[in-house]
Amino acid sequence: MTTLVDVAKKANVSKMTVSRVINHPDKVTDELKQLVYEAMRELDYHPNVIAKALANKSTRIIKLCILEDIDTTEPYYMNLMIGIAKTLDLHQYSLQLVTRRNFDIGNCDGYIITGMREADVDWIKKLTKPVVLFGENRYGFDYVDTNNKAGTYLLSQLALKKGYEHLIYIGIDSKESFEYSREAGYIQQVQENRMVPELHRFDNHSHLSEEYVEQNWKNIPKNTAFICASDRLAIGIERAIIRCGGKIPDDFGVTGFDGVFLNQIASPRITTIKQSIIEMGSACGENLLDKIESGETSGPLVFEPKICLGGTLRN
Amino acid sequence: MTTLVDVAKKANVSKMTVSRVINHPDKVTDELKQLVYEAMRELDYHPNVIAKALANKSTRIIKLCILEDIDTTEPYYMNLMIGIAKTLDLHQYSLQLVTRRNFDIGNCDGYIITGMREADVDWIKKLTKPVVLFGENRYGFDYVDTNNKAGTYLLSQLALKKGYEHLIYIGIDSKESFEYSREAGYIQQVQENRMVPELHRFDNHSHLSEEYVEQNWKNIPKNTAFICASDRLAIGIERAIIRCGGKIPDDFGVTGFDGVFLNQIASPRITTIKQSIIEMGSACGENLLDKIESGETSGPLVFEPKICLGGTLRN
DNA sequence: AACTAAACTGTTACCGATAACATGAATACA
DNA sequence: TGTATTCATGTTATCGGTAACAGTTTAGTT
Repeated sequence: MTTLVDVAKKANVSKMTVSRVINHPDKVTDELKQLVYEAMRELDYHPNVIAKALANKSTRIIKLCILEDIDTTEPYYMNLMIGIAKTLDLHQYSLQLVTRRNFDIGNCDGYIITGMREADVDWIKKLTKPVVLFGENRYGFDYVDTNNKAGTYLLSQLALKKGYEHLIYIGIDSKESFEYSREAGYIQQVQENRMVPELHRFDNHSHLSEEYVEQNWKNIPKNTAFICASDRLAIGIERAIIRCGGKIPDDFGVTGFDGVFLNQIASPRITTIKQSIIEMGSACGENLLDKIESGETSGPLVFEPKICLGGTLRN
Repeated sequence: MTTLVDVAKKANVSKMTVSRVINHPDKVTDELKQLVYEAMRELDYHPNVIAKALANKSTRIIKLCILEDIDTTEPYYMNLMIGIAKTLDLHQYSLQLVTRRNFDIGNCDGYIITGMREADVDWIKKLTKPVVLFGENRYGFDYVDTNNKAGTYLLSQLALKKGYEHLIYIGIDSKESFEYSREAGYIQQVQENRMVPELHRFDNHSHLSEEYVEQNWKNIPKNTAFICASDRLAIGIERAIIRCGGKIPDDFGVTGFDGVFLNQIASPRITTIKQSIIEMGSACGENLLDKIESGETSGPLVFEPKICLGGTLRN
C-alpha cells in the first residue's frame, strides 16, 4: 500500500505537504499541488482511513441502533440499512449494527437510532456523539422522517374530493409522535370541511381492524372512507369490507400509510403513502456525517409524502 | 478515554506489559496480570480498536458484497446482514456494504460475497484478503450454505413416502451451483427408487411455473408431486393446480425451497426447506474472522436442511 | 561457583496519518 | 534599508497501540 511518505518522496516534498494537499489544499501553492496530485495518481494513492482516524481521534464508525423489534418480513429495515450504508460507504465510514444491549461497546463517531420511544429519551440525551433519529420526535433530537401529518391530510383530502362523505380514522394505539402527527393530519382536513372526526385505535395488526369493521358493519354507512395509519390496518379494513359484501371503491374507500411491501399482497392495492426509505436512509447518513464533520446541528429533515394510487379510492 | 498508559501507570508496569496481558497473557506472571486486570477494571479500560488496527495493519472492516440484484421484498438479505452484523459486532469488527462498483475503494480485512456467478470467479480469485462466500460454489472458495442436495433429496423422499407416484422436478434455469445440487438431490432419490427423473427449468418467477402446469394439465397424472427449486416456483405450481381444479395435497403434492417469506402468502402453505439465514450469516462471519485471525482456511460450512411442513404434501 | 538457557519485563521504533510549532522566504511598511 | 508581517513549507511530537529487541532475573547444569 502506498503511503503519504511514498507520495511525498515521489513529489519531492515533505509528507506534511501531501497531507495538506488533501486536507487544506488552499494552504499549498498550485505548483506543489500539481506535483502532489500527479504523484498520488501515479502511485494510486488512497489514504489509510485507520491512520487518519487515529490521528483525528475519530473512528469512522457509525452505529445504527434499531430499538423496535425487527420485523424481517417488512423490507423497511433492509431499505433503511441500504440507504444508510450507501451514504456511509461513499464517505468511507462504516456501519455497525448494534442493539440496545451492546450499544456502549466500542467507540464510534455518531449514532443513527430508529424506533425511539419515550423510555429511550433519557439515555439518548446522555450521548456525547452526534445523533440522528430515523422517525420524528418531539424532544428536539434531529431526525429524518416523512411529513406524517401532510400524509394523512392529503389522503383525507383526496378521499373527500372523490366524494366519500364520511371519513373514519383507524390509528395505531401507541403514543409515538408519528401517530399523533398522522391523526393531526386527518383531524385538520376533516375540520376544515366542518366534519366531525371519528377515530379508532388498535394495535398494528390487520386482524384487529378487520374485526372492528365486521362487528360494526351495520353501523357503517355507505360512502365511508377509512383513513388508516398503516397499510397493515388498511388491509384488515379492506378484507372485512369485502367479506361483509361492501364494494371497494364504489361504496367504501380505504387508504393506508407506508406502502413498503405488505400492500403487494392486497387486492385491490391500497391507496397509500409511498415512502422512499432508501432515500431517507441516505439522507439520514448525510445528515449525521455533516453534523460530525461540521459540528453543527442540522435540524429535522422532512420528506414530503407522495400518494401512491391503488384501487381503494374511486376513479 | 483511558489508554494503555493510564492502566500501566496505575498498575506500575510498562505499557508493554499491559498490552501483553491483553494479547499474550501467558507471557506475564500471574501477579502482574492481577495488578493489570485490577487497574483495567478500575479505570474501565477498553482498548482503542483503531490504534490496534493501525499497529496491526488491519482495519477491522469486513466488506459484504451482494452481487445479485437485491430483492428487498425478500427478507433474505436482511436476515443475512443481521446474522453477519451480529457476529462482527461481537468481535468489534464493522460491516461495510459494498457493490461491485465501489468494491475496491477503501481497505478491509476480509470479504463476504453472496450471489457469485461464473463471471465473478476471476476477480474473486485475485483478492488478497480472506473471502467467504455465502452460497455454495465449485471453485474452491470457502462458503457457507444449506446442503442443497440433501434438501431436495429429503423432500423427494418425503413425497414418495407419502405415496405420490410421480415426481417432477421444477428447477431454476440458471447455471449456479446450488441449482445443480438441488437437481442432483432429486435425481438421486428418484433413481434410488428406480424411477425416471423428469426435470423442467424456468426463470425463477411463479407465473412461469404456473403457465407450465396450466398448459400441460391434461398430461399430468394424478398422484404427482412437484419438487421445486424455490418457493416462488412452488407457489406458481400450487396456484395452477388449484385453478385447474386439482386437489392439494390429496391428488397433487408440491414442495419448495427456501421458506423465508414468500411462503407466507401461499395457501395452503408450501412444504419446504427452512433455512435459518440469520444463523448462517453468523456462521459466515465467524468463519471469516477465524480465517483472518488464524490465517487458516476453514473449508466449507454446510448446514443440514430442515423440512418445514406445510399443507402441500399428504398427511 | 560459573555458565547457559529460559522466562519475564522494559525500551525503542514504528504503523500512517495530523496538529502545533519552527523555519525561511517574500512582501509590506516606515 | 531595516524590521514587521504574512505565507508556504518542513520538523517534531502525538494519536494508542504492537513487534522486535535488550536487559534482568531465575533456574538448571556441570
